[in-house]
Amino acid sequence: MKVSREQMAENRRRILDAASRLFRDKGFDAVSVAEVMKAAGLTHGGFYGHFSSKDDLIAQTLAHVLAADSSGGGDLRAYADAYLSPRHRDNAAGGCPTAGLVADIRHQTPAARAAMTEGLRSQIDRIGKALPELDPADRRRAAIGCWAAMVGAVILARAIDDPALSDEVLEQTRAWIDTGISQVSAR
Amino acid sequence: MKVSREQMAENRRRILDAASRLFRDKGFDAVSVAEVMKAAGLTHGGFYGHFSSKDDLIAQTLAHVLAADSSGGGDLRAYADAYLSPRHRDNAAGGCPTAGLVADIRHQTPAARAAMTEGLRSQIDRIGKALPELDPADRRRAAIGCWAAMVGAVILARAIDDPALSDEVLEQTRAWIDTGISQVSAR
DNA sequence: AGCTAAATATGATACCTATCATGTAAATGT
DNA sequence: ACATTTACATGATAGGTATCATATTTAGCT
Repeated sequence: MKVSREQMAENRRRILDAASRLFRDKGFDAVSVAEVMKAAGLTHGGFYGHFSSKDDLIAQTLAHVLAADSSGGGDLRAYADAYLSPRHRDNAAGGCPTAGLVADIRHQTPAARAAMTEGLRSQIDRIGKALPELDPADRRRAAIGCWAAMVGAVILARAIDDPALSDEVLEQTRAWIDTGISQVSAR
Repeated sequence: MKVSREQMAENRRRILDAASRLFRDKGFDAVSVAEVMKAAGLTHGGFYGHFSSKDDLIAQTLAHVLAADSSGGGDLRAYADAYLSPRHRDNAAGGCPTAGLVADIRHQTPAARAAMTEGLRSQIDRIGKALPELDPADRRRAAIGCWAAMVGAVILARAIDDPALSDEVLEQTRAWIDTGISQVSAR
């Protein structure tokens, strides 16, 4: 059953969106091609009409989701608050693709690594732009340091099974970033 | 072929050590039971004499390697320098088990999560002890913030394919941590 | 309207891997 | 020294999944 050109484009988008959520939720390996297709409302057979392999899907999903993710634009404090919230920790499927997928990228194809590299570059820039009060060198250092701490904290908080400690990791990281930024800018 | 009791204990240690390196290097899913046994100098058949399942191996390997990893005891600056070095980034198989494995823990069994929780708790304590100049509240905040940034930076640095950006992530995170600690302690 | 090409569905195929079954030889206790 | 237990080796088994082959339906063009 052939479908219209726009229908096909929408199907492709749905596949990418479904893959994006599933990968963030369960990891690349734990998600099968058939599962992605089913979540997109299709069957597994049509998959290779859209992508040349599962690795290709992974790379394209990353490019898709990292390009779409333009968070972190405005107020860094507000962004960090949301990022380091229990709500975000508990919502991996809909949350930051970097926090959900970076660690796995190491084992993926060069195309996937390239997409993540681009994503990281623009995220650092975005966070830097949210720190206009700093001079350029401080700004870049703060952007990278904050981002590393934010991603690290969410990954740690998601890994452990003690809710109190998990909350504390988020909360203290938020405070630590806060003092770091304030003190550099007040210098 | 039965082996002596001590030989068996050593075999078990070898399995855990081999598993630890392989898991850090390639991730839990990408390493087969047979591969671990082979790396330990055995064949796959004996595996279930030591462990009840692959999940059991994962949990026990985590407990083993996180208990053994007593790094971060002395000087925090020196520790951060080594941790955030290209050498450590490029040596996942022999490097920090947290950096190599945390992100995957989310998809593992409760036993594995429990082991990681314990590991995180003691690591925070160890880093805290390396900051005696701070009062308790600052100390805990700094320990958690630093650790999140260190783990996050190594994970990010390992994910991307641009060596210059990767080096910069490590370097800037190091500097960011450094200024953070200095400024809190000089307060 | 009719033809053709293309998008998806259904149905293999082949491989990998966790786990189990059985054999074997050596260690341990008597 | 012997019997027994047991750690490990060799050799299935079974289930999952990426990928391919073929069929079907219909969009898009003439």
